[in-house]
Order: sequence, then C-alpha cells, then structure tokens
Amino acid sequence: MPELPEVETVCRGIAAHIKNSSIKSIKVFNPKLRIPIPKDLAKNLVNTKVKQIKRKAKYILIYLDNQRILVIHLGMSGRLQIIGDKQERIFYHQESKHKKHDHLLVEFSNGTIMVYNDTRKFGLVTMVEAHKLKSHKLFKSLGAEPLSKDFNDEEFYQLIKTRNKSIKSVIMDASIIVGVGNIYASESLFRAGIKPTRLANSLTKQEASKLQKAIVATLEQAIDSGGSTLKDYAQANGASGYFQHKFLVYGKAGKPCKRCSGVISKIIQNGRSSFYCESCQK
DNA sequence: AAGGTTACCTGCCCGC
DNA sequence: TGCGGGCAGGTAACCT
Repeated sequence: MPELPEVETVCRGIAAHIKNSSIKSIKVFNPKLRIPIPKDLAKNLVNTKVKQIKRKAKYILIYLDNQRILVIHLGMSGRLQIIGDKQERIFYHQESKHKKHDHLLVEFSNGTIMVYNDTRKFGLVTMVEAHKLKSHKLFKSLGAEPLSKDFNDEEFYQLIKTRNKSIKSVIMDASIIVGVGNIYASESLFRAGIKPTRLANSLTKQEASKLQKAIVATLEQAIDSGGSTLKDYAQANGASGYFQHKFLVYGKAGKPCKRCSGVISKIIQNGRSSFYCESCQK
C-alpha cells in the first residue's frame, strides 16, 4: 500500500507520540512477516529511549539510545497505529480484543501503545545496529532519495539515461530511485506528459528534467494531503489520507482526462497496472 | 549485469 | 450461494 508519502506521514504521526519516550514492553503475536520478527527484539529494546524517527525509502527507522534502530516496513497492507486514548489502551491490553492481523504491540513509558497490523504479511519489523545500517542487506543497494536536498534533474538524467526498460519500471526501481510506487509512478508520468511505456534511455534531458520535477512535486503534494487511502492505508492516528481525491490518472481507466477530456487508458506493465492519457503523454 | 517473471499472503469483487 | 479467477500502495529470488 504505502509509498513514500504514506510512510512519511506515518513517521510524522508516530513521532509526536513516542519521541523521547522509552519502550516499556514489546509483545509479538505473530513473527511470520517477510522477514521474521527477531526473537530477541524485546530483550534488546525494552528500556531503551526513542531518540528520533526517520524515513529511509519506504522504511520507518526508529532510533533508540542503545545504538540500535527498530526498522519497520509496511509492505502492501501494513499499518502502524498509535493508541493514545486511555479506554482504547485498556482494550488493547486484552489480547482477546486484538484485531485480526495485529502482529506486534509496543508499549511506551508515557502510556502510548503502537500496534503493527499487516493483513498480507509483506511488511517487516526488525532491528539493526546503527553503524551497520548502510551495509545492511535491506539498505545497501537503495537508490536516490527523491526528496533529499541534493536530488536534482541532472542526477536523475544520469540515473535513467542508460536504462533499456520502460520509464515506469525505472522510476519504480528502488535501486535507482526510492519511494515511487505504482500510484505515484502513473501520476508523475502524467504530470510530465511522458507515456509509461517509453524506454528510459529514449528520454531527452528536457523530458527527464520535467519528470524529475513532477516526481518531487507529486510526492510533496501527497505528503501535504496525508498520503493516499485506497483500502488499507491509514495515518498513525487512524485517519485517512486524502490525496486519492487528487489523482489525475491512477484508477481512472475509462474516465475523462482532466487535461484534454480524452479517455484514460489502463495497461499492464511488469504485472502492474499503469494509467495514462494517450493524447497528453508522448 | 540488466531486464523480465514469479512468488510471497490475504481479502474482496466479479462472473458463471 | 458457492467457487474460481483476477487484482491490490512492495520486494526479492529466480531465470534468461
């Protein structure tokens, strides 16, 4: 589910509740995620204090004061919910009352409860030593961060200009550029006026520049809207995002293009749906 | 090495 | 009403 804007929104949402608070207890109900939750997670993290929360690609990084990082990925259907309300907390202390697919519960010294729920189990919760983060298998081959200060059109052009595959699959490739998933790929390509089937190495420098700016603008606007809620995704406080109301092409097959009033097309690329306008995108 | 395909898992929606 | 197929915000193990 969650692409960069949704993960960023969740990070901001949990930070307000858990930053500078200590982990009081950790309960694992089902460790069987994409990477199994480590058995010694509680042993290593209970009584440590949350120093800061960062996003890296689509990963949530919770930095603790013992040089370890709690790493969370939401996969397609993961949710990280903050239970701040007193009544709800009491409810959540009863295991029989947990929701289906709640896999992990973290309780903090300030009373906050954080629950990880993931229907499809494509996500993960693990622990990494801070000094090993960059060399860790999950992080060592990640590409450019589109919202970093030094990411620009020239760098983007260099990254894509030799790739002999569709531009859509290139911008969704986390070893090239991180954070762009199936929704924001289609939305960014529409804004840039580039057809998703174009080979990346066929883009001119001008087209690459336009696409780079479209990606950044789309992601930033989605963050401003609290992300996109289709089905599973919710902010940490349980609220829906509302960027889905601003989609220009995603999920709009057969509907009129907002720019030219032509009909939005849907095709399958690399097993994923792509949405675009035949006449606006070249 | 780069690019394409398949699998992982659960739930929902659609057509027969 | 029931069942099978297809599809869903991601990633990575395979294959060529």
